[in-house]
Amino acid sequence: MDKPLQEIVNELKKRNIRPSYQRLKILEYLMKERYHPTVEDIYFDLLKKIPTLSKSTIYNTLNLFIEKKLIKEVSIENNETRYDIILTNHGHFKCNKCGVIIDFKVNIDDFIAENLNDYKIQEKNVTFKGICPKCFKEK
Amino acid sequence: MDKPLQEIVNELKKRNIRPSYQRLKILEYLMKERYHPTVEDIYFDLLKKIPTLSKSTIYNTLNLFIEKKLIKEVSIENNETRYDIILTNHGHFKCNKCGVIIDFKVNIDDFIAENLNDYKIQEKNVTFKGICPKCFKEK
DNA sequence: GTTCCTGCAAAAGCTTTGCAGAAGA
DNA sequence: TCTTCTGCAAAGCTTTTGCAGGAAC
Repeated sequence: MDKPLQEIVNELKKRNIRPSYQRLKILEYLMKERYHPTVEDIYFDLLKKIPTLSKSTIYNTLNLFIEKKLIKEVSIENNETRYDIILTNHGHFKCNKCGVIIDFKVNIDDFIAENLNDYKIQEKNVTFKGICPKCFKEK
Repeated sequence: MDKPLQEIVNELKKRNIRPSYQRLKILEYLMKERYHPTVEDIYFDLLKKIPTLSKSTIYNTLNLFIEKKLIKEVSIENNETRYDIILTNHGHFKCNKCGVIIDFKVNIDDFIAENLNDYKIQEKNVTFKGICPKCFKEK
């Protein structure tokens, strides 16, 4: 289910983001590769297609996308910022052994916080950690 | 409900951690001040009592505590690592305006992840973000 | 022509590491 | 005495920022 490029262009224009080649490719990457990549990941993968690409462009672009609510930072581990396009009702599972991060479906709105009555909740994050089936077998 | 120092000493000894003054004070701080402090927070607060304290001691000590499962890192925002003593069935709420982080009760085990049947789950984290009542009024 | 974007290099934070002296067993 | 711990300084990473040239409008 690859999105045609035109659709990504529109996604950017809709938010008043000039659809430069770099921005297009970065957003396309985040939409296609749903593994919550780090800046490092995005950089080395896109470098194959855009040899002049720099990391600051990626940082700038990702921060722009965050500001425009196209993507969000995923806080799973502190030393490596990961990024994800915005979806609802899913949590993240990270394997403590191989490091893979996958999405899982979860009905986040079912979650009732007992003492947050007067708090205005804007965002709910759920992260599980453990061992994935592949690593479990290998053990 | 302050823990007497002796209890903290025992907590350390139980895990084969030599109860140095610095370690005692750091653990005591984490147990008393339940606001999920950063290293910076801990450093400047304890500096009043231990003028020779260095940040590397805090980093070393916190990493030791993590290894010995006394505390854990809290991944709420990527650029600031926060620490918390290990408790069950609570989530974290962070106010996007004033930055305060509070605990809330939540029955994490009620959470059913639909497609994680073969995954061995070791840790569940729940983080909400939004506006706290105080900031909401001021707005 | 003017505005915006990219990419380099430098700067700024945060965290880890190496090591010598101090403290504790 | 021997091991472990602390604290300084340096190193290592990640992320941000300043800026000049280039691209897009």
